[in-house]
Amino acid sequence: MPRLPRGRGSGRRKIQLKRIENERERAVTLTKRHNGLFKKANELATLCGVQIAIICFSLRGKPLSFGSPSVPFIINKFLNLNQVDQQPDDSITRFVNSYHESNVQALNQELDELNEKLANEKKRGQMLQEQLKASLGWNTYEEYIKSLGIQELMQLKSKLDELKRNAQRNIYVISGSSSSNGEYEADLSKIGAPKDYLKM
Amino acid sequence: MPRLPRGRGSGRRKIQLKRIENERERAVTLTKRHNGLFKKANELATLCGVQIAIICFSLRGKPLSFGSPSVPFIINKFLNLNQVDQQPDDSITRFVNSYHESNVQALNQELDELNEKLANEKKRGQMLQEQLKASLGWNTYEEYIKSLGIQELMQLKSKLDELKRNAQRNIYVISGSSSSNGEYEADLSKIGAPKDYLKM
DNA sequence: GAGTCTATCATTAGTGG
DNA sequence: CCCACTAATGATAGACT
Repeated sequence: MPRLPRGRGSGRRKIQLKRIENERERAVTLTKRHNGLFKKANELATLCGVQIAIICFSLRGKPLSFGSPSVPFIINKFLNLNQVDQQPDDSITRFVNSYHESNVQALNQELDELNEKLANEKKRGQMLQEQLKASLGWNTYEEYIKSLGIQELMQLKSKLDELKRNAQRNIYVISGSSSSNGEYEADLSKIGAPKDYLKM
Repeated sequence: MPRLPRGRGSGRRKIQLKRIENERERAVTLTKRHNGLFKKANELATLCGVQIAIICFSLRGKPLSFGSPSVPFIINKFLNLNQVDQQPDDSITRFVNSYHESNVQALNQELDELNEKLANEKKRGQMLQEQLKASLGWNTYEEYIKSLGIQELMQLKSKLDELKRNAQRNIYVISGSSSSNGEYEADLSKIGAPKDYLKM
């Protein structure tokens, strides 16, 4: 005997494969499904050892992207593959190519190092998080914080304020989207000027 | 009353989120899941009216891609968002730059993102460390770990092992394997989409 | 916007052809 | 490689906080 719905959700219903007209509903679906899609992409990359990138533009132009190892890396590879056959084979082109390739090699080395550092930092962060959870006996910081008394809360707050003062410009929110699975969102509008060592 | 299995399929089983070692099995999973992923991307584009592109490279370098309205369209939009022109006005320089602009740009982008991620992860680590200190009353992880009992240690170890298993690999080569042709494919008929999606 | 919850729908692991 | 099938797992629409 199936349980009666308890006034909560009424369960999933089938929907038509066409544009959702209600704006709010469409936004909710976008959020849910883009998370699901990126999760699947990450699983595919992990399970099958493939490189994959997803770029998505909402109607208002907001870019959401996922990349393993990164979006630009995939784009670069894609463009290289598609332009190989189109290039003439004169000496100038060869010169340009060799010049470019040396840069690419240097960049690639740099990227290797950065990726390694990043992976280490991620692991470090995950370890710390797990340690925190394990030691506190709570599954989330929220649960932990809720369990604190006033005095403890104030102590914690002062610690956090201290941290805030020490962190001059960079802002980081701990409750944000997890980067624990190699997934990240890149808000491209915030990316600034190129690095000096990349100039040609 | 559930039907008994008829000796055909034995049903789905749960799998670990880690690289599938068996080569044939991995290939099968790649096929199934890449179809599923592209189908989901198409649904997202249809339901929510977004533009989306997916580029995937198998380990042998074969490109699989999906794009709505098209992959090159999305890539151009993505790169144009980050267009930065500050180069000298020399004509040869312009030629060289225009030739490699997208590649260098993409790499630049990647460096920026990686640096940003690295900074964030470091901050995250510092913050977690401070939280750990504040809440436990220990100054270092070493002190904290030394304070643990055997049972807690074993729990911690298993969690760390799990982390290790889930750790994503970040290895790549930029030029090495130039696969046969530079063409990308997207068989939309498998995911029930009209061919128009491939047009630019 | 971001989570939670539940009932349902959708995907897919494993197997065989 | 393709397809079919089943049963279990996974994703999510809708309603609410």
